[in-house]
Amino acid sequence: MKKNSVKAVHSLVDTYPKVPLTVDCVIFGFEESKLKVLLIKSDLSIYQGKLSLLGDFVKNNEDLDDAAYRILKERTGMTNVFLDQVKVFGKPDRHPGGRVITIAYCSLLNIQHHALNIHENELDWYDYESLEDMAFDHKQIVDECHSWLQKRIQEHPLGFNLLPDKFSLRELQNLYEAILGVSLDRRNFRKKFASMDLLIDTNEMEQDVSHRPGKLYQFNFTKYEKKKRKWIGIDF
Amino acid sequence: MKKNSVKAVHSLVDTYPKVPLTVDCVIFGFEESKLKVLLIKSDLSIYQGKLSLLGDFVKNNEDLDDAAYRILKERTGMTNVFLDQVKVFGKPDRHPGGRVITIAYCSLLNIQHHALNIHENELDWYDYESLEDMAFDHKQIVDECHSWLQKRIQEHPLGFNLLPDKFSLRELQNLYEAILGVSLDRRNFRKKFASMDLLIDTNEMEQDVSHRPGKLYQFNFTKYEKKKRKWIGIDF
DNA sequence: GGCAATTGCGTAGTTAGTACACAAAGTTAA
DNA sequence: TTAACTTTGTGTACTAACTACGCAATTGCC
Repeated sequence: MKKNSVKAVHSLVDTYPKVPLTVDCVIFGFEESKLKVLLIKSDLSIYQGKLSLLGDFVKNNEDLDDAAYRILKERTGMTNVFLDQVKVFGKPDRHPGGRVITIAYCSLLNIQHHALNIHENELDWYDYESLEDMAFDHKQIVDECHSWLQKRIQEHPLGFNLLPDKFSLRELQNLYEAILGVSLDRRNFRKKFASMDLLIDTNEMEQDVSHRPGKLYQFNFTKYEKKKRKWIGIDF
Repeated sequence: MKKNSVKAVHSLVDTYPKVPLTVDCVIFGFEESKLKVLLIKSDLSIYQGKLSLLGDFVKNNEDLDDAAYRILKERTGMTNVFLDQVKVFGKPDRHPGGRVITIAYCSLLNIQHHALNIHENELDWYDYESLEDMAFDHKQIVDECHSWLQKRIQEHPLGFNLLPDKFSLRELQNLYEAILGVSLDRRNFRKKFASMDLLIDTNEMEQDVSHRPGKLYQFNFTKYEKKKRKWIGIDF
């Protein structure tokens, strides 16, 4: 068995194959009862007109998470967003310019809260349901992040990050139905959220609806943080 | 907006920073009521005596999953194992030889079924609970994979992959207790697995135990595959 | 004022999880 | 051989969570 000094380790590492590494951000939002994704039109002529995720190469001494936050900020101007690493995609032929590995990061955010400060390459919110073929393997990446989201939203009340501050229970249910792709019983849905005891009644009502207006609620983020361990805990 | 030809894309990709990429395999097993991990002693002198995951660099045109299977086979001789990608670790200083990104893959397997065909660097099964500081950031990686396992095992009956073909309910419970780090009520535990209706009674009994012997069961893998969608399905 | 749409509340039945008790089967050792 | 000990195997009563519904009340619109 051969042992290596630090110097030897350096030259050992130097001999190994290197690959370009990128981060792609899958940012979900919700508007008009539809799940949206933040996308741009691809720069590459071979992907002309196709939609692409917000992505960029990771810098030499940049932490992966930092790279994701940097990219989001550079491309959209957004800060104060939480990103989660979802999965690595590394098929040798996934990028036309040669082998590129990409790490998918995902986030959910309130469209009203995060204005798009930068307007390049038709950066905009696109309907998740209407997405067809995208640049690279980005459709697959978005779909995997969507599955991740479906799972996460059933374990944690993450949906609130996608809604305006004040929302009706109907809006909340629309959100869950849009993400999960199912229809839910209205009464049981309310009961579930009522029993969680994380909604604050604002004593305000919906405006400009052509039917009986619903109450508006706020999510009690403070209380949620305290209860969090309940969701993480073991209940086998 | 500048459009790029394929050729231009190639040269564009070539200008970006590249990093060495590795895969590390976290293989869990179970023996003598203890959760084990398959590890080796580190090659590197600065990590002398410390334990290390099974890892290697990803080859130039190698798919990431393929790399994980190759590494496992090269280092242990094992085939017929399912590996799951868990997370990427990429802190700039995580490797003493320079920046190296690693992708952690995880698996669970039956120690009896998978003999260690290769014996280098003290390759062996080590108690998970007794692990202390390891080479690189490998302790952190193992811990993250352990958390992943705790979650997965509560959503899918994966535990059976760690047990011998025929096992008693006590062994099954020991496994869950070892992985989850909690003690469970014996009667409720049995009831839970009985209600899942995935155990086959072999009509055999435990041998060589110094108390009343328990029945031996087999896991009904075929039936599980059919029921799988139930676990994956939406139950909101 | 009547119709349509939607909110808000409630109840009954089922399923899943928790907290227990106790007899039966085997080993060990006086 | 039998009493003490350990562990298995089964059961019951209670509680919490989920499901499938019914129906009156509020608003907009014609």
